[in-house]
Amino acid sequence: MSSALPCHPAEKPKRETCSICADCCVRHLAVCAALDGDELDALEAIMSSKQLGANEMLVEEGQEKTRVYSLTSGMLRLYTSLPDGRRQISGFLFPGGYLGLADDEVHSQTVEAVVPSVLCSFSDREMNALMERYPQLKERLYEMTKFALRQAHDNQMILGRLAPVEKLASFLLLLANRPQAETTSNPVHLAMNRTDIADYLGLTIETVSRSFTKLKTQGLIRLIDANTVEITSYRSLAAVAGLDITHLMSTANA
Amino acid sequence: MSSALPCHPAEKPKRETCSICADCCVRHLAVCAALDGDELDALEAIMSSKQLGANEMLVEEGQEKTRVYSLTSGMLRLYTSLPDGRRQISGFLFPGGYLGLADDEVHSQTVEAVVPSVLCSFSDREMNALMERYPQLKERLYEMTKFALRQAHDNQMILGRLAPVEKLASFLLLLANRPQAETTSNPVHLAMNRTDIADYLGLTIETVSRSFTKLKTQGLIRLIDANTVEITSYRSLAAVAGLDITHLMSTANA
DNA sequence: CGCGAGGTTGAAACAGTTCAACACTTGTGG
DNA sequence: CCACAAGTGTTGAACTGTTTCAACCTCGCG
Repeated sequence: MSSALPCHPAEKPKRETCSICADCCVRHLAVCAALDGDELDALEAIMSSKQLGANEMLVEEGQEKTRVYSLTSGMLRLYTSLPDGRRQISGFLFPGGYLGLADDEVHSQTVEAVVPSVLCSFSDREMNALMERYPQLKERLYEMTKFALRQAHDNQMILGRLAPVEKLASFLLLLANRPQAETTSNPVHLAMNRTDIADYLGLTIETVSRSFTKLKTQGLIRLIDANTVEITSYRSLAAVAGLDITHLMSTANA
Repeated sequence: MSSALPCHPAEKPKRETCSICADCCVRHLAVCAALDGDELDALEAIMSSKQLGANEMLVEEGQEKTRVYSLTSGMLRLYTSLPDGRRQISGFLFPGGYLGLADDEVHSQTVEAVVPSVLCSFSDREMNALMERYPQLKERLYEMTKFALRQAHDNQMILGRLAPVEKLASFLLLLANRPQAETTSNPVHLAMNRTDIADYLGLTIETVSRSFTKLKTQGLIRLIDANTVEITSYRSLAAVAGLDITHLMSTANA
Protein backbone atom coordinates (compact mmCIF):
# COMPACT_ATOMS: atom_id res chain seq x y z
CA MET A 1 0.00 0.00 0.00
CA SER A 2 2.37 2.66 1.20
CA SER A 3 5.41 3.41 -0.91
CA ALA A 4 7.54 2.56 2.08
CA LEU A 5 11.11 1.48 2.42
CA PRO A 6 11.85 -1.81 0.72
CA CYS A 7 12.62 -3.87 3.79
CA HIS A 8 9.95 -5.02 6.14
CA PRO A 9 10.66 -8.19 8.04
CA ALA A 10 7.36 -9.58 6.81
CA GLU A 11 8.82 -9.90 3.37
CA LYS A 12 11.61 -12.08 4.63
CA PRO A 13 11.43 -15.68 5.73
CA LYS A 14 9.83 -15.56 9.17
CA ARG A 15 12.60 -16.69 11.46
CA GLU A 16 15.99 -17.70 10.22
CA THR A 17 18.81 -19.12 12.22
CA CYS A 18 20.07 -15.66 12.85
CA SER A 19 18.90 -12.20 13.76
CA ILE A 20 16.19 -10.62 11.68
CA CYS A 21 16.02 -7.72 14.12
CA ALA A 22 19.51 -6.66 13.15
CA ASP A 23 18.28 -5.99 9.63
CA CYS A 24 15.07 -4.27 10.68
CA CYS A 25 14.84 -0.88 9.04
CA VAL A 26 12.85 0.72 11.81
CA ARG A 27 15.02 -0.59 14.60
CA HIS A 28 16.67 2.75 15.26
CA LEU A 29 13.20 4.20 15.90
CA ALA A 30 11.77 1.39 17.98
CA VAL A 31 12.31 0.01 21.49
CA CYS A 32 14.91 -2.33 20.13
CA ALA A 33 17.29 0.55 19.45
CA ALA A 34 18.30 0.11 23.08
CA LEU A 35 19.63 -3.40 22.44
CA ASP A 36 22.51 -4.95 20.58
CA GLY A 37 24.07 -8.28 19.83
CA ASP A 38 23.12 -10.91 22.42
CA GLU A 39 20.51 -8.63 23.92
CA LEU A 40 18.83 -8.37 20.56
CA ASP A 41 18.86 -12.15 20.27
CA ALA A 42 17.16 -12.37 23.65
CA LEU A 43 14.47 -10.02 22.46
CA GLU A 44 14.07 -11.94 19.26
CA ALA A 45 13.69 -15.14 21.23
CA ILE A 46 10.50 -13.93 22.86
CA MET A 47 9.21 -12.19 19.76
CA SER A 48 6.58 -13.34 17.36
CA SER A 49 5.23 -11.60 14.28
CA LYS A 50 1.69 -10.43 13.78
CA GLN A 51 -0.06 -9.09 10.72
CA LEU A 52 -3.21 -7.05 10.57
CA GLY A 53 -5.53 -6.25 7.69
CA ALA A 54 -6.93 -2.76 7.18
CA ASN A 55 -9.35 -1.79 9.96
CA GLU A 56 -8.64 -4.98 11.83
CA MET A 57 -8.78 -4.59 15.60
CA LEU A 58 -5.72 -5.51 17.65
CA VAL A 59 -6.81 -4.73 21.19
CA GLU A 60 -9.97 -3.37 22.69
CA GLU A 61 -10.41 -0.85 25.48
CA GLY A 62 -10.77 -2.64 28.81
CA GLN A 63 -9.07 -5.77 27.60
CA GLU A 64 -6.37 -7.26 29.79
CA LYS A 65 -2.88 -6.36 28.65
CA THR A 66 -1.22 -9.69 28.01
CA ARG A 67 0.87 -8.70 25.03
CA VAL A 68 2.73 -5.61 23.91
CA TYR A 69 3.69 -4.68 20.36
CA SER A 70 6.17 -2.77 18.29
CA LEU A 71 4.94 -1.56 14.93
CA THR A 72 7.15 -2.56 12.00
CA SER A 73 5.16 -1.28 9.07
CA GLY A 74 1.73 0.16 8.46
CA MET A 75 -0.20 2.43 10.77
CA LEU A 76 -2.48 2.09 13.78
CA ARG A 77 -5.11 4.30 15.36
CA LEU A 78 -5.59 4.46 19.14
CA TYR A 79 -8.92 5.65 20.43
CA THR A 80 -11.48 5.64 23.19
CA SER A 81 -15.23 5.70 22.72
CA LEU A 82 -18.19 7.03 24.64
CA PRO A 83 -21.30 4.93 25.26
CA ASP A 84 -23.17 6.94 22.61
CA GLY A 85 -20.54 6.19 19.98
CA ARG A 86 -18.57 9.41 19.98
CA ARG A 87 -14.93 8.61 19.38
CA GLN A 88 -11.69 10.38 20.21
CA ILE A 89 -8.56 9.22 18.47
CA SER A 90 -5.69 10.04 20.79
CA GLY A 91 -3.07 9.37 18.18
CA PHE A 92 -1.77 7.36 15.29
CA LEU A 93 1.08 4.92 15.70
CA PHE A 94 3.77 4.82 13.03
CA PRO A 95 6.49 2.27 12.30
CA GLY A 96 8.87 2.15 15.24
CA GLY A 97 6.07 3.03 17.64
CA TYR A 98 5.38 0.94 20.73
CA LEU A 99 1.97 -0.22 21.85
CA GLY A 100 1.24 -0.39 25.56
CA LEU A 101 3.17 2.58 26.92
CA ALA A 102 0.33 4.06 28.96
CA ASP A 103 -1.26 0.91 30.28
CA ASP A 104 -0.56 -1.19 33.33
CA GLU A 105 -2.82 -4.21 33.58
CA VAL A 106 -5.57 -3.21 31.20
CA HIS A 107 -5.62 -1.50 27.83
CA SER A 108 -7.17 1.95 28.16
CA GLN A 109 -7.67 2.33 24.42
CA THR A 110 -8.85 0.42 21.42
CA VAL A 111 -6.24 -0.15 18.72
CA GLU A 112 -6.97 -0.84 15.06
CA ALA A 113 -4.91 -0.98 11.92
CA VAL A 114 -5.52 1.92 9.54
CA VAL A 115 -3.77 0.09 6.72
CA PRO A 116 -2.37 -3.45 6.56
CA SER A 117 0.30 -3.58 9.25
CA VAL A 118 3.05 -5.79 10.59
CA LEU A 119 3.97 -5.89 14.25
CA CYS A 120 6.43 -7.55 16.55
CA SER A 121 4.50 -9.11 19.39
CA PHE A 122 5.74 -9.90 22.89
CA SER A 123 4.25 -11.39 25.99
CA ASP A 124 3.91 -8.55 28.47
CA ARG A 125 5.33 -10.76 31.19
CA GLU A 126 8.35 -11.78 29.17
CA MET A 127 8.96 -8.22 28.10
CA ASN A 128 8.89 -7.12 31.74
CA ALA A 129 11.39 -9.83 32.58
CA LEU A 130 13.65 -8.63 29.79
CA MET A 131 13.35 -5.08 31.07
CA GLU A 132 14.64 -6.22 34.43
CA ARG A 133 17.52 -7.96 32.75
CA TYR A 134 18.41 -5.06 30.46
CA PRO A 135 17.82 -1.76 32.24
CA GLN A 136 18.49 0.16 29.04
CA LEU A 137 15.38 -1.46 27.60
CA LYS A 138 13.27 -0.08 30.41
CA GLU A 139 15.03 3.23 30.05
CA ARG A 140 14.13 3.29 26.38
CA LEU A 141 10.47 2.60 27.10
CA TYR A 142 10.51 5.28 29.75
CA GLU A 143 11.85 7.79 27.23
CA MET A 144 9.23 6.78 24.71
CA THR A 145 6.53 7.23 27.35
CA LYS A 146 7.79 10.71 28.17
CA PHE A 147 7.73 11.56 24.50
CA ALA A 148 4.17 10.27 24.22
CA LEU A 149 3.21 12.48 27.14
CA ARG A 150 4.67 15.56 25.45
CA GLN A 151 2.79 14.66 22.31
CA ALA A 152 -0.40 14.34 24.32
CA HIS A 153 0.13 17.82 25.75
CA ASP A 154 0.54 19.28 22.27
CA ASN A 155 -2.62 17.47 21.36
CA GLN A 156 -4.50 19.08 24.18
CA MET A 157 -3.57 22.50 22.83
CA ILE A 158 -4.71 21.49 19.36
CA LEU A 159 -8.01 20.13 20.63
CA GLY A 160 -8.78 22.85 23.11
CA ARG A 161 -7.58 26.07 21.61
CA LEU A 162 -7.13 25.84 17.85
CA ALA A 163 -9.72 26.69 15.20
CA PRO A 164 -10.54 23.99 12.62
CA VAL A 165 -8.17 25.29 9.93
CA GLU A 166 -5.42 25.64 12.50
CA LYS A 167 -6.06 22.10 13.68
CA LEU A 168 -5.79 20.71 10.20
CA ALA A 169 -2.65 22.71 9.46
CA SER A 170 -1.04 21.34 12.65
CA PHE A 171 -2.06 17.86 11.71
CA LEU A 172 -0.53 18.09 8.26
CA LEU A 173 2.70 19.49 9.65
CA LEU A 174 2.78 16.69 12.19
CA LEU A 175 2.51 14.11 9.43
CA ALA A 176 5.08 15.86 7.29
CA ASN A 177 7.59 15.99 10.13
CA ARG A 178 7.06 12.66 11.74
CA PRO A 179 10.33 10.98 12.60
CA GLN A 180 9.93 7.90 10.45
CA ALA A 181 10.61 9.71 7.20
CA GLU A 182 13.79 11.26 8.64
CA THR A 183 13.46 14.25 6.35
CA THR A 184 10.34 16.35 5.89
CA SER A 185 8.16 14.39 3.53
CA ASN A 186 6.27 16.23 0.86
CA PRO A 187 3.79 15.44 -0.56
CA VAL A 188 2.21 13.92 2.53
CA HIS A 189 0.25 10.71 2.17
CA LEU A 190 -2.89 10.50 4.30
CA ALA A 191 -3.38 6.84 5.06
CA MET A 192 -6.38 7.58 7.29
CA ASN A 193 -9.75 8.74 6.03
CA ARG A 194 -11.65 11.94 6.85
CA THR A 195 -13.55 10.29 9.70
CA ASP A 196 -10.27 9.41 11.40
CA ILE A 197 -8.94 12.92 10.94
CA ALA A 198 -12.18 14.35 12.32
CA ASP A 199 -12.09 12.07 15.36
CA TYR A 200 -8.47 12.98 15.95
CA LEU A 201 -9.00 16.74 15.72
CA GLY A 202 -12.37 16.87 17.48
CA LEU A 203 -14.31 17.97 14.40
CA THR A 204 -16.91 16.62 11.99
CA ILE A 205 -15.89 15.21 8.62
CA GLU A 206 -17.62 18.11 6.89
CA THR A 207 -15.58 20.66 8.79
CA VAL A 208 -12.41 18.73 8.00
CA SER A 209 -13.33 18.76 4.33
CA ARG A 210 -14.10 22.49 4.39
CA SER A 211 -10.81 23.15 6.17
CA PHE A 212 -8.96 21.32 3.41
CA THR A 213 -10.73 23.51 0.90
CA LYS A 214 -9.77 26.66 2.82
CA LEU A 215 -6.09 25.72 2.95
CA LYS A 216 -6.28 24.90 -0.73
CA THR A 217 -7.96 28.21 -1.59
CA GLN A 218 -5.35 30.09 0.44
CA GLY A 219 -2.71 28.39 -1.64
CA LEU A 220 -0.98 26.66 1.27
CA ILE A 221 -1.61 23.13 0.09
CA ARG A 222 -2.55 21.28 -3.06
CA LEU A 223 -4.68 18.15 -3.03
CA ILE A 224 -3.09 15.84 -5.58
CA ASP A 225 -5.87 13.47 -4.68
CA ALA A 226 -8.07 13.18 -1.60
CA ASN A 227 -5.31 11.36 0.26
CA THR A 228 -2.21 13.09 -1.02
CA VAL A 229 -1.40 16.60 0.12
CA GLU A 230 1.37 18.70 -1.26
CA ILE A 231 2.46 21.43 1.10
CA THR A 232 2.91 24.43 -1.16
CA SER A 233 3.98 26.90 1.47
CA TYR A 234 5.50 25.30 4.50
CA ARG A 235 6.08 28.55 6.35
CA SER A 236 2.58 29.87 5.83
CA LEU A 237 1.13 26.57 6.91
CA ALA A 238 3.20 26.69 10.08
CA ALA A 239 2.02 30.25 10.65
CA VAL A 240 -1.61 29.15 10.32
CA ALA A 241 -0.99 26.28 12.71
CA GLY A 242 0.27 28.77 15.27
CA LEU A 243 1.67 25.89 17.20
CA ASP A 244 5.40 25.54 17.42
CA ILE A 245 6.03 21.94 16.54
CA THR A 246 9.73 22.20 15.86
CA HIS A 247 10.62 20.18 18.93
CA LEU A 248 8.66 17.29 17.52
CA MET A 249 10.98 17.06 14.56
CA SER A 250 14.26 16.48 16.32
CA THR A 251 13.40 15.16 19.79
CA ALA A 252 11.43 12.37 18.14
CA ASN A 253 13.07 9.49 19.91
CA ALA A 254 15.59 10.55 22.46
CA MET B 1 -5.99 28.88 52.62
CA SER B 2 -7.32 25.38 52.11
CA SER B 3 -8.73 23.56 55.08
CA ALA B 4 -6.17 20.84 54.50
CA LEU B 5 -4.72 18.21 56.72
CA PRO B 6 -2.90 19.64 59.72
CA CYS B 7 0.60 18.57 58.79
CA HIS B 8 2.54 20.25 56.09
CA PRO B 9 6.30 20.23 56.44
CA ALA B 10 6.28 23.99 56.01
CA GLU B 11 4.75 24.36 59.41
CA LYS B 12 7.61 22.52 61.00
CA PRO B 13 11.12 23.77 61.57
CA LYS B 14 12.84 23.58 58.19
CA ARG B 15 15.38 20.85 58.61
CA GLU B 16 15.88 19.04 61.86
CA THR B 17 18.51 16.52 62.67
CA CYS B 18 16.23 13.76 61.58
CA SER B 19 13.79 12.82 58.87
CA ILE B 20 10.98 15.19 58.06
CA CYS B 21 10.02 13.10 55.06
CA ALA B 22 9.02 10.25 57.33
CA ASP B 23 6.30 12.44 58.81
CA CYS B 24 5.16 13.88 55.49
CA CYS B 25 1.44 13.36 55.10
CA VAL B 26 1.49 13.15 51.31
CA ARG B 27 4.41 10.77 51.17
CA HIS B 28 2.26 7.79 50.25
CA LEU B 29 1.06 9.74 47.20
CA ALA B 30 4.37 11.18 46.08
CA VAL B 31 7.56 9.82 44.52
CA CYS B 32 8.97 9.25 47.93
CA ALA B 33 6.52 6.42 48.57
CA ALA B 34 9.08 4.26 46.79
CA LEU B 35 11.70 4.88 49.46
CA ASP B 36 12.20 3.96 53.08
CA GLY B 37 14.65 4.35 55.91
CA ASP B 38 18.15 5.14 54.63
CA GLU B 39 16.90 5.69 51.13
CA LEU B 40 14.56 8.35 52.41
CA ASP B 41 17.46 9.99 54.20
CA ALA B 42 19.40 10.06 50.95
CA LEU B 43 16.50 11.77 49.25
CA GLU B 44 16.17 14.23 52.09
CA ALA B 45 19.88 15.01 51.82
CA ILE B 46 19.47 16.42 48.33
CA MET B 47 16.11 18.05 49.04
CA SER B 48 15.37 21.67 49.70
CA SER B 49 12.05 23.35 50.37
CA LYS B 50 10.40 25.94 48.20
CA GLN B 51 7.35 28.10 48.79
CA LEU B 52 5.25 29.87 46.22
CA GLY B 53 2.69 32.63 46.57
CA ALA B 54 -0.59 32.54 44.66
CA ASN B 55 -0.05 32.96 40.91
CA GLU B 56 3.71 32.90 41.34
CA MET B 57 5.55 31.27 38.46
CA LEU B 58 7.81 28.31 39.16
CA VAL B 59 9.11 27.40 35.72
CA GLU B 60 8.50 28.78 32.28
CA GLU B 61 8.03 26.94 29.01
CA GLY B 62 11.34 26.55 27.20
CA GLN B 63 13.39 26.97 30.35
CA GLU B 64 16.15 24.47 30.99
CA LYS B 65 15.15 21.75 33.41
CA THR B 66 17.68 22.03 36.22
CA ARG B 67 15.38 21.16 39.09
CA VAL B 68 12.44 18.87 39.66
CA TYR B 69 9.75 19.20 42.30
CA SER B 70 7.30 17.28 44.39
CA LEU B 71 4.24 19.20 45.54
CA THR B 72 3.61 19.04 49.27
CA SER B 73 0.67 21.35 49.67
CA GLY B 74 -1.24 23.79 47.52
CA MET B 75 -1.95 23.46 43.84
CA LEU B 76 -0.20 24.19 40.56
CA ARG B 77 -1.38 24.77 37.00
CA LEU B 78 0.61 23.52 34.02
CA TYR B 79 0.02 25.17 30.69
CA THR B 80 1.34 26.10 27.29
CA SER B 81 0.59 29.31 25.43
CA LEU B 82 0.29 30.36 21.82
CA PRO B 83 2.00 33.47 20.48
CA ASP B 84 -1.36 35.28 20.44
CA GLY B 85 -1.98 34.55 24.11
CA ARG B 86 -4.36 31.62 23.89
CA ARG B 87 -3.65 29.26 26.73
CA GLN B 88 -4.25 25.56 27.27
CA ILE B 89 -3.96 24.24 30.78
CA SER B 90 -2.97 20.60 30.44
CA GLY B 91 -3.62 19.85 34.07
CA PHE B 92 -3.52 20.82 37.70
CA LEU B 93 -0.99 19.35 40.07
CA PHE B 94 -2.15 18.32 43.52
CA PRO B 95 -0.19 17.47 46.66
CA GLY B 96 1.87 14.35 46.04
CA GLY B 97 2.22 15.26 42.36
CA TYR B 98 5.60 15.37 40.66
CA LEU B 99 6.80 18.14 38.41
CA GLY B 100 9.00 17.26 35.46
CA LEU B 101 7.59 13.92 34.35
CA ALA B 102 7.25 14.75 30.68
CA ASP B 103 10.38 16.77 30.17
CA ASP B 104 13.91 15.80 29.30
CA GLU B 105 16.25 18.76 29.08
CA VAL B 106 13.77 21.57 28.74
CA HIS B 107 10.43 22.32 30.37
CA SER B 108 7.66 22.02 27.82
CA GLN B 109 5.15 23.85 29.99
CA THR B 110 4.84 26.84 32.24
CA VAL B 111 4.02 26.10 35.86
CA GLU B 112 2.41 28.49 38.30
CA ALA B 113 0.94 28.19 41.76
CA VAL B 114 -2.84 28.49 41.86
CA VAL B 115 -2.79 29.00 45.61
CA PRO B 116 0.14 29.38 48.01
CA SER B 117 2.09 26.16 47.70
CA VAL B 118 4.95 24.27 49.26
CA LEU B 119 7.26 22.03 47.27
CA CYS B 120 10.20 19.76 47.76
CA SER B 121 12.87 20.77 45.30
CA PHE B 122 15.68 18.63 43.90
CA SER B 123 18.51 19.13 41.48
CA ASP B 124 17.59 17.21 38.35
CA ARG B 125 21.10 15.82 38.18
CA GLU B 126 21.11 14.62 41.77
CA MET B 127 17.66 13.13 41.36
CA ASN B 128 18.86 11.20 38.31
CA ALA B 129 21.83 9.95 40.29
CA LEU B 130 19.50 8.80 43.04
CA MET B 131 17.34 7.04 40.48
CA GLU B 132 20.35 5.06 39.34
CA ARG B 133 21.09 4.12 42.91
CA TYR B 134 17.52 3.18 43.81
CA PRO B 135 15.80 1.57 40.84
CA GLN B 136 12.47 1.57 42.66
CA LEU B 137 12.62 5.36 42.58
CA LYS B 138 12.89 5.34 38.82
CA GLU B 139 10.18 2.71 38.70
CA ARG B 140 7.93 4.96 40.74
CA LEU B 141 8.49 7.91 38.41
CA TYR B 142 7.84 5.68 35.46
CA GLU B 143 4.51 4.61 36.93
CA MET B 144 3.59 8.21 37.61
CA THR B 145 4.44 9.09 34.02
CA LYS B 146 2.23 6.31 32.72
CA PHE B 147 -0.58 7.56 34.91
CA ALA B 148 -0.10 11.08 33.61
CA LEU B 149 -0.32 9.73 30.07
CA ARG B 150 -3.62 8.01 30.80
CA GLN B 151 -4.91 11.21 32.32
CA ALA B 152 -3.84 13.08 29.19
CA HIS B 153 -5.78 10.63 27.04
CA ASP B 154 -8.92 11.16 29.10
CA ASN B 155 -8.33 14.84 28.68
CA GLN B 156 -8.22 14.53 24.94
CA MET B 157 -11.67 12.94 24.99
CA ILE B 158 -12.96 15.74 27.20
CA LEU B 159 -11.51 18.44 24.97
CA GLY B 160 -12.37 16.90 21.64
CA ARG B 161 -15.72 15.24 22.06
CA LEU B 162 -17.63 16.55 25.06
CA ALA B 163 -20.13 19.42 25.08
CA PRO B 164 -19.52 22.25 27.58
CA VAL B 165 -21.86 20.92 30.28
CA GLU B 166 -20.35 17.48 29.90
CA LYS B 167 -16.88 18.95 30.17
CA LEU B 168 -17.71 20.75 33.37
CA ALA B 169 -19.40 17.69 34.85
CA SER B 170 -16.29 15.62 34.09
CA PHE B 171 -14.11 18.26 35.64
CA LEU B 172 -16.11 18.37 38.85
CA LEU B 173 -16.07 14.59 39.13
CA LEU B 174 -12.35 14.62 38.57
CA LEU B 175 -11.86 17.04 41.43
CA ALA B 176 -14.25 15.13 43.68
CA ASN B 177 -12.45 11.84 43.08
CA ARG B 178 -8.88 12.94 43.02
CA PRO B 179 -6.66 10.62 45.00
CA GLN B 180 -5.45 13.11 47.56
CA ALA B 181 -8.69 13.20 49.47
CA GLU B 182 -8.76 9.39 49.67
CA THR B 183 -12.54 9.41 49.85
CA THR B 184 -14.83 11.25 47.48
CA SER B 185 -14.85 14.81 48.72
CA ASN B 186 -18.09 16.70 48.73
CA PRO B 187 -18.55 19.62 48.64
CA VAL B 188 -15.72 20.25 46.20
CA HIS B 189 -13.56 23.30 46.68
CA LEU B 190 -12.51 25.04 43.46
CA ALA B 191 -9.17 26.62 44.19
CA MET B 192 -8.81 27.81 40.58
CA ASN B 193 -10.85 30.60 39.05
CA ARG B 194 -13.18 30.48 36.03
CA THR B 195 -10.43 31.51 33.63
CA ASP B 196 -8.36 28.50 34.69
CA ILE B 197 -11.33 26.18 34.30
CA ALA B 198 -12.05 27.63 30.87
CA ASP B 199 -8.46 27.24 29.75
CA TYR B 200 -8.44 23.69 31.01
CA LEU B 201 -11.68 22.68 29.30
CA GLY B 202 -11.16 24.62 26.07
CA LEU B 203 -14.04 27.04 26.66
CA THR B 204 -14.60 30.71 27.45
CA ILE B 205 -15.29 31.85 30.98
CA GLU B 206 -18.86 32.80 30.00
CA THR B 207 -19.58 29.28 28.77
CA VAL B 208 -18.12 27.84 31.95
CA SER B 209 -20.36 30.10 33.99
CA ARG B 210 -23.42 29.17 31.95
CA SER B 211 -22.57 25.50 32.32
CA PHE B 212 -22.45 25.90 36.09
CA THR B 213 -25.88 27.48 35.90
CA LYS B 214 -27.23 24.62 33.78
CA LEU B 215 -25.96 21.96 36.18
CA LYS B 216 -27.43 24.00 39.02
CA THR B 217 -30.80 24.34 37.26
CA GLN B 218 -30.86 20.62 36.55
CA GLY B 219 -30.39 20.04 40.23
CA LEU B 220 -27.10 18.14 39.91
CA ILE B 221 -24.99 20.59 41.86
CA ARG B 222 -25.43 23.41 44.31
CA LEU B 223 -23.13 26.40 44.38
CA ILE B 224 -22.54 27.14 48.04
CA ASP B 225 -20.41 30.00 46.82
CA ALA B 226 -18.65 30.59 43.52
CA ASN B 227 -15.80 28.34 44.57
CA THR B 228 -17.59 25.65 46.52
CA VAL B 229 -19.69 23.09 44.70
CA GLU B 230 -21.87 20.55 46.38
CA ILE B 231 -22.60 17.56 44.18
CA THR B 232 -26.27 16.92 44.79
CA SER B 233 -26.65 13.93 42.52
CA TYR B 234 -23.43 12.10 41.92
CA ARG B 235 -24.96 9.53 39.58
CA SER B 236 -26.72 12.05 37.40
CA LEU B 237 -23.57 14.12 37.18
CA ALA B 238 -21.62 11.07 36.10
CA ALA B 239 -24.31 10.35 33.52
CA VAL B 240 -24.01 13.86 32.13
CA ALA B 241 -20.24 13.54 32.01
CA GLY B 242 -20.65 10.44 29.88
CA LEU B 243 -17.05 9.65 30.57
CA ASP B 244 -16.25 6.66 32.69
CA ILE B 245 -13.74 7.99 35.16
CA THR B 246 -13.97 5.19 37.67
CA HIS B 247 -10.49 3.97 36.84
CA LEU B 248 -9.13 7.31 37.96
CA MET B 249 -10.43 6.76 41.45
CA SER B 250 -8.62 3.60 42.34
CA THR B 251 -5.64 3.36 40.00
CA ALA B 252 -4.54 6.77 41.22
CA ASN B 253 -0.99 5.87 42.12
CA ALA B 254 -0.06 2.32 41.35
C1' DC C 1 -23.63 -0.19 -15.98
C1' DG C 2 -25.00 0.53 -11.46
C1' DC C 3 -24.07 0.27 -6.78
C1' DG C 4 -21.68 1.72 -2.53
C1' DA C 5 -18.12 4.01 -0.03
C1' DG C 6 -15.78 8.11 0.71
C1' DG C 7 -15.46 12.96 -0.03
C1' DT C 8 -17.21 17.62 -1.14
C1' DT C 9 -20.49 21.28 -1.16
C1' DG C 10 -24.77 23.94 0.04
C1' DA C 11 -28.40 25.76 3.23
C1' DA C 12 -30.49 25.99 7.58
C1' DA C 13 -30.22 25.31 12.48
C1' DC C 14 -28.00 25.71 16.57
C1' DA C 15 -24.59 26.51 19.92
C1' DG C 16 -20.62 28.71 21.70
C1' DT C 17 -18.38 33.13 21.38
C1' DT C 18 -18.24 37.94 21.65
C1' DC C 19 -19.42 42.23 23.53
C1' DA C 20 -21.66 44.61 27.00
C1' DA C 21 -23.94 45.36 31.25
C1' DC C 22 -24.63 44.16 35.88
C1' DA C 23 -23.90 41.95 40.60
C1' DC C 24 -21.02 40.85 44.24
C1' DT C 25 -16.93 40.90 47.06
C1' DT C 26 -12.74 42.85 48.68
C1' DG C 27 -9.53 46.27 49.70
C1' DT C 28 -8.22 51.25 49.73
C1' DG C 29 -8.53 55.76 51.16
C1' DG C 30 -10.99 59.70 52.51
C1' DC D 1 -17.56 54.08 58.69
C1' DC D 2 -18.74 54.86 54.16
C1' DA D 3 -17.49 55.62 49.24
C1' DC D 4 -15.22 53.99 45.50
C1' DA D 5 -12.37 51.19 42.55
C1' DA D 6 -10.81 46.76 41.05
C1' DG D 7 -11.33 42.02 40.46
C1' DT D 8 -14.28 38.11 39.65
C1' DG D 9 -18.39 35.95 38.30
C1' DT D 10 -23.04 35.98 36.13
C1' DT D 11 -26.39 37.15 32.71
C1' DG D 12 -28.33 39.03 28.31
C1' DA D 13 -28.34 39.80 23.21
C1' DA D 14 -26.27 39.68 18.86
C1' DC D 15 -23.15 37.46 16.03
C1' DT D 16 -20.26 34.06 13.98
C1' DG D 17 -18.99 29.67 12.81
C1' DT D 18 -19.50 24.83 13.37
C1' DT D 19 -22.78 21.32 13.08
C1' DT D 20 -26.55 19.12 11.00
C1' DC D 21 -29.03 17.43 7.20
C1' DA D 22 -29.22 16.75 2.49
C1' DA D 23 -27.71 16.52 -2.12
C1' DC D 24 -24.20 15.66 -5.27
C1' DC D 25 -19.84 14.05 -7.05
C1' DT D 26 -16.07 10.77 -7.88
C1' DC D 27 -13.90 6.53 -7.92
C1' DG D 28 -13.45 1.62 -7.65
C1' DC D 29 -15.60 -2.71 -8.18
C1' DG D 30 -18.90 -6.35 -8.80
